[in-house]
Amino acid sequence: MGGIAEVARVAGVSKSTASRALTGNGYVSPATRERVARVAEDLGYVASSSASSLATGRTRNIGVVMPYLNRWFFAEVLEGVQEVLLAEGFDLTLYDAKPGTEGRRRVFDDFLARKRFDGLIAVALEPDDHELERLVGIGRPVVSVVGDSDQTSVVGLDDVHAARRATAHLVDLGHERITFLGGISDHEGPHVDRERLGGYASRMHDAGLRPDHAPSEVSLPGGYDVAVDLLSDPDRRPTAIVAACDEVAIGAIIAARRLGIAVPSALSVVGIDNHEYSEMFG
Amino acid sequence: MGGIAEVARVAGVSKSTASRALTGNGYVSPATRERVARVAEDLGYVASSSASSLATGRTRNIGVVMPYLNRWFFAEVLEGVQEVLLAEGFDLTLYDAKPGTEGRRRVFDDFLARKRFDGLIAVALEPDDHELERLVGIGRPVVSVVGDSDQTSVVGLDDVHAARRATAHLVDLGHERITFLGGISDHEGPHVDRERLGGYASRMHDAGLRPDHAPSEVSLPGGYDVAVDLLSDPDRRPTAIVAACDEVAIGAIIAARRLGIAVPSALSVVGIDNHEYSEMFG
DNA sequence: CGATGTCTCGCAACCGGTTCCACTTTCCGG
DNA sequence: CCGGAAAGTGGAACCGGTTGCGAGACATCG
Repeated sequence: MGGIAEVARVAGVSKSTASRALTGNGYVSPATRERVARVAEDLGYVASSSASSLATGRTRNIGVVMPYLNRWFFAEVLEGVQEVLLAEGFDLTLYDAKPGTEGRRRVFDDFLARKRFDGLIAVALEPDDHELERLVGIGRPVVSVVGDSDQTSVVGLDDVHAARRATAHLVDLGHERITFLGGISDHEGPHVDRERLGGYASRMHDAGLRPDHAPSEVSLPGGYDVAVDLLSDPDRRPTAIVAACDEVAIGAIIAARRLGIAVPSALSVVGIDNHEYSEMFG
Repeated sequence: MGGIAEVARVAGVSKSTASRALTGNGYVSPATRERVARVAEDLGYVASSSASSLATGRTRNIGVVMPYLNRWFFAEVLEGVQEVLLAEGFDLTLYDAKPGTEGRRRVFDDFLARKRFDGLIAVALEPDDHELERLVGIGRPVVSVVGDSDQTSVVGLDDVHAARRATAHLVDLGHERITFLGGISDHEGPHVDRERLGGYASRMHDAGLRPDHAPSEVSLPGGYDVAVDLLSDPDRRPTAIVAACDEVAIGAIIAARRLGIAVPSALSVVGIDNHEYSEMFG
């Protein structure tokens, strides 16, 4: 018998008071609170999370569902989420839902239904109708990161930050000639492109590298056309490209392949969103 | 009131019978079991895991602690573990414990103490004394993957498999000239090196690529010496290297840097173990 | 035919917290 | 000095399952 009951007994109070003292809910005199805290500390008491969850309905745990773990973008998001949750004292339960696998079906049909979390983060999940229905049916808040849905909250990326991270990734890999592909150079153009370009430029600056911007229409053909020019020019050809978005990235990859440049062994391309097609590594 | 009690009521049995019918523990007549199962299905009943954990002391959840998420090796292990646990119906809670961070301290001192898992997998964690004490003090089985300890169970890698994966990673990245570095060529030499070489060779074969083995002493200087020769030979120089172990990988990386070859933009190196120094991406 | 054993199932006591409610004491404005 | 609000505490119900124990049904066996 080593639960809160024992703490209460040793501290000479009732279970209810001990609970209030430790959780901070309700009225407890400072003196009592202090005493209970000390006893708990001495006894090495840690509340049973099952019991606590059962009573309160809250788990202090967040579920994260993502289709890949081993791609740059996802690992990056996972780290970020983990960091925030850790600071808030939340656990993070990971659900791997690779498209088209039996495992994915089980994640949606069995695992998520257990509701072992207070909320769910879906990263670039692109759920089909049935999956979306499941997601919503859980009755817990769902946040989509990269993706769109009118049934769940959607958070965008911090574009400046994301572009900095993408650039930093390439810098860490040892690249020195890194070109930003996409967006328009002057000060009009969509907000997001400017943000991303800015993040790229600032990180390049931090690394002491010379930024290079190859403007292009923000589309697959746009990325393709500009990438052909860029890669054909021996003086300018970079070893890595940060693309304004994945369409552009894919255009660049196709261009590189056409030119006989191996991606990513000879050229690394990273897109800032995520798309099934884009090369996330290297 | 939508718990097991309602299932029991609708099925016309007691809570205990309903529980036994659904969990498969104890005696229940096939007819009853069937009926309860149908009712549960109809009602969309899913057992509360908090309640169940509280009563049984088991969580059907496994904790995974690792120092990095965004390196090839770790992402790979995480995927593998996830896959197995998924098949067994276990959840996976992830704890990120980057060396030297405040977060790591909290993971050990606060998070793990909650025991929200039936067991713990520590991947290449290299815990200090205090951390090890915590780990053991939890009173749950701890398994170390890559690492050594006489206080926890240790599982080695499946070397053939690991080498195949490492090779596959490079193949997926688009590399075609991939050399295996380290180990001895003939049929003696340590078992692990032969296994890894074999895994590499088989995966190269699957990809229709020509394997190339550069034997070397399994050590940092050994890797360095052979890498210098390998990379200096224009006819033989690969775009990627699979190293028999991390010491060899590091030797190769140093050699490449000395020769002015950028790692990993011009040469990818992956080691099969993990070491803080080795390049895991690209 | 009675005894012993195997099923089948309900009752009630847990698991370990949280919280509603009732009660007492203290504090404060009028 | 009195009434009501606020502070502090304990008792007991509750969250939703699981399981030991006991009772009854039925079959087996000597």
